[in-house]
Amino acid sequence: MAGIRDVAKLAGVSTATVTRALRDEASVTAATKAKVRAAALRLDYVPSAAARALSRGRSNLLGLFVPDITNPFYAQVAQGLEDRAAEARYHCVIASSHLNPERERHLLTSFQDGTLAGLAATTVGTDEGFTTALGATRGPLVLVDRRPRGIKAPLVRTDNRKVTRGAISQLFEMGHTRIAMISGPRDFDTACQRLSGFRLAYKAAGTALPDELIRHGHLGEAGGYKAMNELLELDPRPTAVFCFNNLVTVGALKAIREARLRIPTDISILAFDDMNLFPLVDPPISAIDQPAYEMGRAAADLLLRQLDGERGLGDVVLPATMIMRESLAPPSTR
Amino acid sequence: MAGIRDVAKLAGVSTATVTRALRDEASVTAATKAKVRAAALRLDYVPSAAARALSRGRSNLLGLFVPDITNPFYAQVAQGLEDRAAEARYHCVIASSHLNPERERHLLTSFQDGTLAGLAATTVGTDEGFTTALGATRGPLVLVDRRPRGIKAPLVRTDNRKVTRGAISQLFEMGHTRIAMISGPRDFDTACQRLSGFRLAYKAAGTALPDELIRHGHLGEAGGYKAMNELLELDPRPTAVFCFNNLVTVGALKAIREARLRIPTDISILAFDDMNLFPLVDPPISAIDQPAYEMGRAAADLLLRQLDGERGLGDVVLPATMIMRESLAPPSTR
DNA sequence: TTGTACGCGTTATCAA
DNA sequence: TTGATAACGCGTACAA
Repeated sequence: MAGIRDVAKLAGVSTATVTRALRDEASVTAATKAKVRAAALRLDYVPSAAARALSRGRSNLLGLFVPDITNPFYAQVAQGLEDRAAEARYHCVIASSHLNPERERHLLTSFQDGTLAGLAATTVGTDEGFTTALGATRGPLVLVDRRPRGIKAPLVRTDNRKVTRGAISQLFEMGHTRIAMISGPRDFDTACQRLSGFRLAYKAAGTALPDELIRHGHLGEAGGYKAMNELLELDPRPTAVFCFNNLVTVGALKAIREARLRIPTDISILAFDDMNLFPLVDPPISAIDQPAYEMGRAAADLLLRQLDGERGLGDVVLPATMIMRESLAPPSTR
Repeated sequence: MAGIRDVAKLAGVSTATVTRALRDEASVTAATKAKVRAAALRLDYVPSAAARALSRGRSNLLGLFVPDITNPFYAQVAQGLEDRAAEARYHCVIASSHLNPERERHLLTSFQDGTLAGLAATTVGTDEGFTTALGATRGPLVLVDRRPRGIKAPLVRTDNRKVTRGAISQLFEMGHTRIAMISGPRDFDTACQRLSGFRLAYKAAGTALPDELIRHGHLGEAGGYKAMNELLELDPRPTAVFCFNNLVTVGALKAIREARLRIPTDISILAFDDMNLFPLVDPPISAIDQPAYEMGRAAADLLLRQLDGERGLGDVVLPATMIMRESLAPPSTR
């Protein structure tokens, strides 16, 4: 493995000049650059990432913490982050915690060693030890989707409350009066916001909202499945259900199928987060679509700008949109 | 930021002892270790990743190259890789090329700088410049899913040919005689193997296979959509279609829906790679399921073993399984 | 068991 | 415009 000294020797210049030439700095003669480049090419020279990181005090790696890279929403965020990062010659380290707060904190502390120049995170942990660790991050931090209590950093999100309120209002307009929600953990601000929008729609419709129609704390397919089964026990059954996120929806759909109920005849379904197969499900599932890819790009952008020295960056709020499909219909009049 | 010198000073030992104590080496007194740990804790000291990588000549980062992290198959591979890597205190850098060979090669060369200790790759590029770049990788290399021509490295795969042959034979047993295949690029060995299994089943059934029933070179949703539309033009129409992978299947399904045909009444569908929503599609889609997560783990394992000095590792072949759902039925007799 | 001192390969500073 | 050289912070022979 050729080093910078070898190149310098072969090109007949100093190591400092090699660095400058290869970075195409203006202070180097075209002739010198040519010599250096030729030498580097001949020796297959590539500057060492470790040495550069050590010397500059910063790596060219951006971290992305997600609860589950297997969830298409986060995969799209990852792709967006990566694309934007690549434009600035940064690469991405992705850490997926399987919704496991323990694992998440462990991962977080293992990155306090300067491996990452910056971190974009969607976290599930909420205990204090965790937020401390998150706050102790070296380098800039950006939050994606939700902000854990007490963490101060720019957040990329959608307007959960507003879009939810609008969507649920549409259900009321269709004639539904008993709309349930499978919500996430109470300490997720996204869950709070979506729930808040949900309540606002109820209020606007002048309808009382019985507690039993809100199921808190559900996450993932398993959570959606369980919560939907509980809802189906209710008497009278809700005529429509709003699911906190995509995987929760999948679980809920499986429960409905097992109960041999028909959508939307027996029950209407609205998902938060779209999936590429939702149009093909029986029946096609209506969803509130978040611009996941763009959220990832925005997060990377925020990180890069901080790395460039910008301060005081604010939150980025992107629009979510309602996609109407056949899983929503007026309640059957029995 | 506290450095090793600060810790050494505070603990009243040398920097060498700090290193040894924090790595819990046997040659250090318990008392000394305690002192050092206390000092490190008090100063919030964390050894620098860059310095360690430089000094040891190797980072603790494993790379994963995939065509598209948004594809759940690769996301699961990534999760498996990451989980196994974490057990050995390695982290993962994920690079997704959007099926763009240009981008892929660019990414590859940008990692020749020792950022990665090892690389696991599923690639789409096939030109020579690319394979050269892949071969020039620093550190161990492992291939996932498919092997590009001329690359010598352990491969983690499933037995594409055998499982495909078995699955297609089942279709013949159901009574199908006109089974089409939407295949991938001819220079993907996975495409070749699945195609080979497909042909074997035809042979075993004693049925001639007209060229028109095989559509080469399709990838992604767009590819599946296009190919399916071509197949639907055929007269007579195939009574069953085997799709090269999950996303191709999604595209194909959308084409069928647009054509207002019914599955399996008008046409049967078999996918390669399962998806979590396939059971909920109208109708539930039969699929050949690859153990993506396990493939990722196996790849990481192969990488780690090479990093430990093991040589001459062979390919890993994992079992794929047929999942029968309602998209497969005997052809309607008209 | 612990300390000293050098090397790892760049980048940045300062002088020429 | 270019060169000499001092960091950067850790790992590790080698010495004690």
